[in-house]
Amino acid sequence: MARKTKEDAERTYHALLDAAAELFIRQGVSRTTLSDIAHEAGLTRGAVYWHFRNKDSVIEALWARNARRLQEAFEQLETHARAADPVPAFRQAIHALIRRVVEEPELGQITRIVMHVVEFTDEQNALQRFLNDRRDILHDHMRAAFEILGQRGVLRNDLSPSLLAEGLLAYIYGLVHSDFSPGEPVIDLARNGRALIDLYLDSIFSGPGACVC
Amino acid sequence: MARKTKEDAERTYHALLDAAAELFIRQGVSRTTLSDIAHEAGLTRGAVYWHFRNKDSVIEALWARNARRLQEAFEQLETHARAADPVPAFRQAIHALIRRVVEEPELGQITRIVMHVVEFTDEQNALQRFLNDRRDILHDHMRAAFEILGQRGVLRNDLSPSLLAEGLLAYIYGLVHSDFSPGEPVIDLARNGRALIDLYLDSIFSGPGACVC
DNA sequence: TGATACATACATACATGAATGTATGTAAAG
DNA sequence: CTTTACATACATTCATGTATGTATGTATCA
Repeated sequence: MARKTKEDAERTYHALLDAAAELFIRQGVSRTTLSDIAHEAGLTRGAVYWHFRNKDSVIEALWARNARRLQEAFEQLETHARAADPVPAFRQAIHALIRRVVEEPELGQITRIVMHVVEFTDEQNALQRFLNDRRDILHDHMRAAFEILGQRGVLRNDLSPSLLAEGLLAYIYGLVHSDFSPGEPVIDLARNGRALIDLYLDSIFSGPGACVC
Repeated sequence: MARKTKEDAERTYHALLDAAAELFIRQGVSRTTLSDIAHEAGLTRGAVYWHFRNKDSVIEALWARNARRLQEAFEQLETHARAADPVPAFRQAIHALIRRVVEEPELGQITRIVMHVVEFTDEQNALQRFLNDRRDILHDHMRAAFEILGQRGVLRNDLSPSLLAEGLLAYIYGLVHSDFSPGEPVIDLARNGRALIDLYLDSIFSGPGACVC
C-alpha cells in the first residue's frame, strides 16, 4: 500500500494497540499472534513490525499509553497524605484511584492484561522486569504516602506504615483482580468498592472518629 | 527402555508432575514445553504423553494432587463457623489456612502456578473452566461459612455476609499473590500474615471484644 | 514552482525453528 | 502371550524474524 501521513501512522499505531489489548484479554497473550493483532486492526504483520519490535514491546507500549493516569493517581497519594485533614483526604484518594481503574476503559484494559494474561516467573525476562519496575514505582508512592500518614500520627502504631501500605495494596489488588476476572463478577467494585475499602481503612486509622465500629 | 513395575510407573508420574511444577514456576507455562518437562524428570516426551493428554491435563493433575489439603482447609471453615465460640475459632481457621498455603510446598506450588502463570481470558478453554470451577467451590465454602457467622449474629450487619466473604477472599488472594510474586518479597506472610488478616477480621466482627480499636 | 531524491509506512514473501500429536518400536511385567 | 510403560521416529502446523518490494509523503534545490 501507499505511505500515509504522520497522523495516519499515529492512528494505525493506536489501532494496533487497541487491537492487541482486546485480543490479549479475549484469548490471552501467549495465544495471540502478531498476525492476529494485525488482522484485528485490518493490517498485516508488516505494520506491527514497523511500530514494535515484538510482542513484549507491544505490551510495554500499552502500559506506557494506558497506565499514565494510574501513575498520576498514585503520585497524588502523597499530596493527599499531606492535606490539612489527611484521613478523609487520603480515603477519598484511594476511592478515586479504584474508581478510575474500574471505570476508565484504558486503565481497565492494561490492568486486566497485567493481572491475568502475563506470566510472572522466577526467571524474569525483559518484559517482566519492565512491569515489575513499574509496579515497584506505584508501591513506592503508596509506601511514601503511608510514611507521611505515620509521621502525622493518624495511623495505628502497632504495625509499621510500610506493612500497612503493602496490606492495602494487596487488598486493592485482590479486589480489582476479582472484579476483572472473567465470567460473572462476584464483586461489583463500582457499587461495593467503597464499603470494602473502608473496612480496611477504618482499621488502620487511629485517633478520634477514625474507626466506625 | 524397559517396562517398570506399577510402583515405578507411579513414581515417574509424580516425578513428571514435580518437574512440571518447578518448570512452570521457573519459566512459565507457555514457555515450558512437554519436552522440557520430560527432560527435567530424566525422561522423554513418550512418558509425558503416556501419563497425560497434553499440557493442560498436566496442570489439572497438578491441582488434583497438590490442592487437596487446600480444599480440606476451606471445607473446614463451615465447621469452625459453627463452633461454640465462632469468632476465635473462625479466626484461627483462617490463620491456619494461610499458614498452610505459605508453608506447605505442594500448596505453594499450585498456588503460584494458578496465580502467576496461567492465563485467564474471556474466551475460556477447558483448563480455565476447570480451574474456575475449583475456585468457585472454595469460594462457596467461604460464603457458606460467612452465612453461618451472619446467622449467629457475630458479623456487622451493614454489609451482606457474602460480600464480606468475597472481600476476605480478595484480601487473602492479594496477600498470597504478593508473597509469592517473584523477586524479593515485600510482605513476609509467615511473619506478618496473622496481623494483616486480623486487620480485616477485626473490622467485620461485631459484638463484645470483636474489635480491637 | 516543478522535478528529483530520500525517507516513511506499510505489504508481501521467505526461511527457520520449534512444539505438537501421532505412529511405531520394544523390553519387561503380569 | 498380552499388556504396560515408556522411547524413538515422523509429519505437520505455526509463529517468528527478516528481507524485500512499493507507493507515497516530504524536503531540497534549481
